[in-house]
Amino acid sequence: MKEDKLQAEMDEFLPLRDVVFRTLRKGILTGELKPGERLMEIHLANRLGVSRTPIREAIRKLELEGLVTMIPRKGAEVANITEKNLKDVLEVRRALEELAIRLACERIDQERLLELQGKRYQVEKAIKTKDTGSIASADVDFHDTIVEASGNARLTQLVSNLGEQMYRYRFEYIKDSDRHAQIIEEHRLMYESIRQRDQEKAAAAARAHIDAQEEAIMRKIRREREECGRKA
Amino acid sequence: MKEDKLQAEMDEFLPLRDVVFRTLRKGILTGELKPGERLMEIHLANRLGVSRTPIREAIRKLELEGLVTMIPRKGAEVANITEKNLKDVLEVRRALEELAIRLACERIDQERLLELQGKRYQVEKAIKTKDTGSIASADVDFHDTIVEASGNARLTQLVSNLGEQMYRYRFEYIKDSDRHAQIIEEHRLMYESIRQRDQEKAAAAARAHIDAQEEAIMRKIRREREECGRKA
DNA sequence: TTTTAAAAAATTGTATATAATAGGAATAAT
DNA sequence: ATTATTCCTATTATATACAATTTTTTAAAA
Repeated sequence: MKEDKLQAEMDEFLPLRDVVFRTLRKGILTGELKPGERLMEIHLANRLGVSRTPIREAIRKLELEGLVTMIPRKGAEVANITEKNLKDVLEVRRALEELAIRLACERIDQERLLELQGKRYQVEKAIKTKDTGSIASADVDFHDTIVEASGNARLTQLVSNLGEQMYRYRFEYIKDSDRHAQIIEEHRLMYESIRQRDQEKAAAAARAHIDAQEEAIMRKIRREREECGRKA
Repeated sequence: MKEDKLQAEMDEFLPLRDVVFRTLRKGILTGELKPGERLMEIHLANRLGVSRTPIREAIRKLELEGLVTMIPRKGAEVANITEKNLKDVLEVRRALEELAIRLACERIDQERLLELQGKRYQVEKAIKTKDTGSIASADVDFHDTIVEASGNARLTQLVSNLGEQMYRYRFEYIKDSDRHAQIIEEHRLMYESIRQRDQEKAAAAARAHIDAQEEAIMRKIRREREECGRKA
């Protein structure tokens, strides 16, 4: 086995189970742990230098998040991400982001509106650098701000969870720089709609944003599958 | 302590952790385990006749579901259900049920449409018996059928989870028989809209249904709070 | 060579043991 | 009487031990 990127970042004050949980989740989302791969307790315990107990507790959480699949008396394996699965997630996410932006229109206060404008500039700045990583994280920041402005904690949690399911594909709609201008325009539209408290316009903008993402991700998946097909 | 309704229903082929998980969840949702109550591992282990390990693993899942709150180095306690919290859940549920019924309009096939009609009659039959329990479960069945007709597994899972959060209040909008005619009419409207594949009409019907539920639940909560206030 | 059976190994499921820590009671000092 | 300190207890956090089950290997028979 190659060298161990799966490294537990110890946080003095976090229970081991949570450290393990985060480590494994990160591993799954980044693709370090591949779909279908078995998660064997003793191996993971040795790799991370802990006992089986925290590993098991972490797996229980991943199970509920849908990131791992339990096979009775066989153990956990990294859940397969199918195209259908991603489409389902995106379908739900579209509805929830739409809800979030509608609520934000109703509930956002002046302070947060200013914050949102700030995030918008951050995105534009990041786009100027052409660094995919910073663009992606600035974009996520912008969206998180909107969702939080909804004032609905449950919604925030769900959207963030659904977002994670697609972590691996987060670069896809950012990669080709043709789309950069489009992203800026989409953000402007969302921001302006919220500022004017125009729910319909805002919802449409949010939908368009997800549609663009979906298209990029689906293109990527089809490309991946063709590569697979060629091998097989 | 009074007698133990919290009884683990053993299923030969289910791991203990899942049995415990279901048992505890049921306990929380039915109010057997009260908000704020501490979940102490040894006690629960003794009560359910298992060791601490399955208890802990079950608690990890409840934690992620938001049904229990972890206090570091102190343990788990049953999460408090606030009015805000319920409103948040209902807000999300409204959006997701609307999405589900829209998708059902697009995707339902003849067979499932027939099934849905069957469920509708079941509800009407249950209403004739005036038994709140059977009405509630027939109603849930009807809605589940719609959600499943969306063909979106993730959506189905989320809606069912959100539904559980409000298990304790599931009778509220069924209790007063004035509303029974209204329920029948709402169901008719949903069914007909789906059959005609009229998304807008269907979505409106679904929203109305949740609105009615929300109103009933909020009335109940306010009543509960007043009782509390009187005591204090 | 293929199939079957038995044994061995690997792995999960469950229970218990040990360590660490927080909360509270008892005691001493002010 | 009040406060501070120490010790004890209850409880969680982690590790290990044991049991049950599945998978793999090996070897024998067809």
